Amino acid sequence: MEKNLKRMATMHRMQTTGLALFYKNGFYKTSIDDILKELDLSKGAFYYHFKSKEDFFISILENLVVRKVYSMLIEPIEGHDNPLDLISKCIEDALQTAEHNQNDYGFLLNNFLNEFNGRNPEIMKYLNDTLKIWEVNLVSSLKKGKFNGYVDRHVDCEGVASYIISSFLGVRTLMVEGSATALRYRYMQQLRFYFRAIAHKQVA
Amino acid sequence: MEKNLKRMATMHRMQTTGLALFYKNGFYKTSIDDILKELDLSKGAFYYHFKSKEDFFISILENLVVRKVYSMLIEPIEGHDNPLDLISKCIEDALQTAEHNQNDYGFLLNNFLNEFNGRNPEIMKYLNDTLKIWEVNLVSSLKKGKFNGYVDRHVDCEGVASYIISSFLGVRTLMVEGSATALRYRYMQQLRFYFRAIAHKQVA
DNA sequence: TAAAATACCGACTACTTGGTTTGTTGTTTT
DNA sequence: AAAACAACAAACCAAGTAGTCGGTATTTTA
Repeated sequence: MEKNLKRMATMHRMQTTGLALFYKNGFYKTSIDDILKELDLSKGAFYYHFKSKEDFFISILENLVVRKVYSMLIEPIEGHDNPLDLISKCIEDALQTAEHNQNDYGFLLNNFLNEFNGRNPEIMKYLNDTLKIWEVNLVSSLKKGKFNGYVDRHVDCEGVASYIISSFLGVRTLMVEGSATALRYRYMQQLRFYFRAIAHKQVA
Repeated sequence: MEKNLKRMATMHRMQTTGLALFYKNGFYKTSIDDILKELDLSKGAFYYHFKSKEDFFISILENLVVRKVYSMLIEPIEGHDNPLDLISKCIEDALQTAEHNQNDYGFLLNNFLNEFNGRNPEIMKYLNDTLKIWEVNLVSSLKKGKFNGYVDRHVDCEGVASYIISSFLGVRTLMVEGSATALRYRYMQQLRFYFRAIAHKQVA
């Protein structure tokens, strides 16, 4: 088993710097040599561990991206509190992280979703699956919120989930340009406003 | 002046098929030869009219994309009616067009915004300017709506505009994958719900 | 300790791409 | 009629790029 440790360590090194460069420059604009130069490794090492550039990228999705999405977007909304509060808090955290840390995984999804759209069905499948996981968890969280009296009975949970995801992906696209902080502030204000509208109406 | 006609015709031919291919396969994954093959033209013709691939793309942005954004997203919301109705109608039309016509320009913006982000400042400037034009028009439309009693006095027009743009860009990213029609339906429902919340409150 | 598997090196191939250059043809201009 | 020019054609170049392959050092195993 010890021999596998070295293998895993090298593969992991390749994956993390690979992801960083793919995120920064795009998949097609990042050559394998670029990654290897950063790691002081050779072509031989790369093709010993991965069978192709595409295979390499999929392994990154499976190992790094999916897990990050879980820890940043899914786990924080689990619990029995008001889901609308949990979700808005979670999204605000994600946006705030994105502001300070360029190598942010929420936007990564958005980035790659656009890059591979209609060009690489295999990779698109993984990206869509990851999005779907987020969506499913949002929906179930909202439904639980309905049951617990936090969310109005009449709202369409699937619709709300899609709307949340849409606006999040969109605002992440916008945030990279300029005034990320101001944008986040305005975005969160509108999101919370929207959430108040779908919250359970208290009889005055 | 007649000789200029031929020049313009050829350039326009190059630009339209260039845009179609850039949209379909991405800027970096589309070679100039790809475009020329489709047009039965040669490298010489291309570099006679344009000084580089980047210059070519910018000319496409200036001539085709910006105008399309105007006609699809800006002109439809001009007028003295309820801006919330105009905007939701306009966005629904844009999404519906996108469903049937793959080569849609609303998403194009989103697509390119992602592809050039942090990689090509010159092109990013043009894309951001185009977005800004849309935003400015949305804001002024909303403010007029406030003045005319369609929009609640307390809403932050800049915030609403950003939120609209965000959700639109996001939903266009999502729509390319699968069930575009269902997604559009759910999205429009939530957008209209959100709009009702920011509309002028009638005293019952 | 010899054999065998693991992990890696780096030169090489086959191919693509943006861009250059030189040449050709038809049309204006002088 | 000659020079000039617009609008292309096509061969060419240098710089990449994904992937291959024979070889090698280092562990593991028998």
